[in-house]
Amino acid sequence: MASDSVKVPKFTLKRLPLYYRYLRNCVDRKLEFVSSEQIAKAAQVNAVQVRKDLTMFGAMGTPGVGYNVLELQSKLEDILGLNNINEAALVGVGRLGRAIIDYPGFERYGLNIVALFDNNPSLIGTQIAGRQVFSVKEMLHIIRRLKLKVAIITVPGEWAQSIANVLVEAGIKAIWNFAPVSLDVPEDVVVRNEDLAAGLATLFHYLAEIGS
Amino acid sequence: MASDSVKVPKFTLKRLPLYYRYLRNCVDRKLEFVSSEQIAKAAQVNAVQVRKDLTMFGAMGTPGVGYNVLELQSKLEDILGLNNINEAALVGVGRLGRAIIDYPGFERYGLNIVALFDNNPSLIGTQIAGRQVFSVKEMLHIIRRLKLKVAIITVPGEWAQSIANVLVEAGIKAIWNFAPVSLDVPEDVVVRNEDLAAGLATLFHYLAEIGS
DNA sequence: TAGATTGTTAATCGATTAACAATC
DNA sequence: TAGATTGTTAATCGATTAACAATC
Repeated sequence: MASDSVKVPKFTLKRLPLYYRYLRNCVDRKLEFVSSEQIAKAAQVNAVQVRKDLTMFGAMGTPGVGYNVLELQSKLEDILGLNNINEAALVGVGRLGRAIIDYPGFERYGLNIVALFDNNPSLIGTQIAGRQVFSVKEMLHIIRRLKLKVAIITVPGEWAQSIANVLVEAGIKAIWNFAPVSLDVPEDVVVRNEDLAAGLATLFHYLAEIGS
Repeated sequence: MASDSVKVPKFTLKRLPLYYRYLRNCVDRKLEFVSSEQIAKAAQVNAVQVRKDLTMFGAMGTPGVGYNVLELQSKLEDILGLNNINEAALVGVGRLGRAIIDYPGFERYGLNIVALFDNNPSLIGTQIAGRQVFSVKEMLHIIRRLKLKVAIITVPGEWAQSIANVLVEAGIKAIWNFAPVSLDVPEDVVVRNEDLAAGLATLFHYLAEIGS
């Protein structure tokens, strides 16, 4: 662990991207200062919580004025690690995979998808968004050679674990998993499960509550 | 509020879909009973927490044996409102919109997308996955006529709020928002923000931590 | 100075974990 | 009965909120 790394609480970390999103908005509107109250409104949280979250990693506001927009934006980018370009592999060039490849928001976050993999013979060797699709069989080799640390899994659930195993073997340290299964990986690998259907379930639950 | 509705704590509700996912797995494997320990492992939480979450809405396990898989699955479906078919409108038939239209997991969750909207003249009137694409101008009218309560927003961020306004006016009560902006809606409308880029940010943060 | 807004301490609230009795 | 596992109470932990002094 780096000696000066700040331990950001789990829940703070989940809110920071919401603050960052609003900060970008402020930058676009060329605002110089922003108050915790304004950030709170945009992120739908309490203003005290915003201040507390921000002081957590030493962001400095000015009493009576607020926070310097550019300074705060840059600080958030540091904390969230957005200044580093992260080269990533994407496995599973189906509909969702393609949507992600083309999604315009990701490059802002420093995500650069440099290698595509699939096991469909009719896709292998073709180009998608200017990137060649390789066979999954070459995955271990190519990821190692490119020294990639980040991978995105957009394959059907039943293949996800075996893909993850190969990714880990190839040296991948962060997996963004869109397959609706829990992945079993070593402790030094982080997995973020983006379970879309799970989100749907909670939405419907609330809907049922309202309807009653 | 329904008199017999159980107030499920916020964090319990977020875990239930993970349990449900594993339960489906158990059903597929034709298991009759499952222990809180097994569920906990799959969902990466504590076994006591699983039991506590389950007792919260009266799920009954058998000491020394575990929970009946089919019974528990059915109970979770009730709580999560998955037994109701929810007809939904989808606005924005871009790449992400199409990925969602075709995503195979959603119909399991009772999501039935019955109306597509876009403002691209070259798309309007065409068919996508057997469904006709209508103009956004007709949205208010069509959603009202179909009495839809659920809508999915997959338009660029700058359009999302104005689309949401129309949806609310048309009687939509639950919005699944994939645009990277916070939506401002009345209290009786629930919004679930599926901010993909935000998820990315937290992943990268952990990655930076590990790398240090 | 008066008004606005931050930063921090203390109080509250809710979620998680530990311990263990109850039960199949 | 012995082993396994649930359900629940009490203890701990951490997050949120309230209050207010400090500062521009």
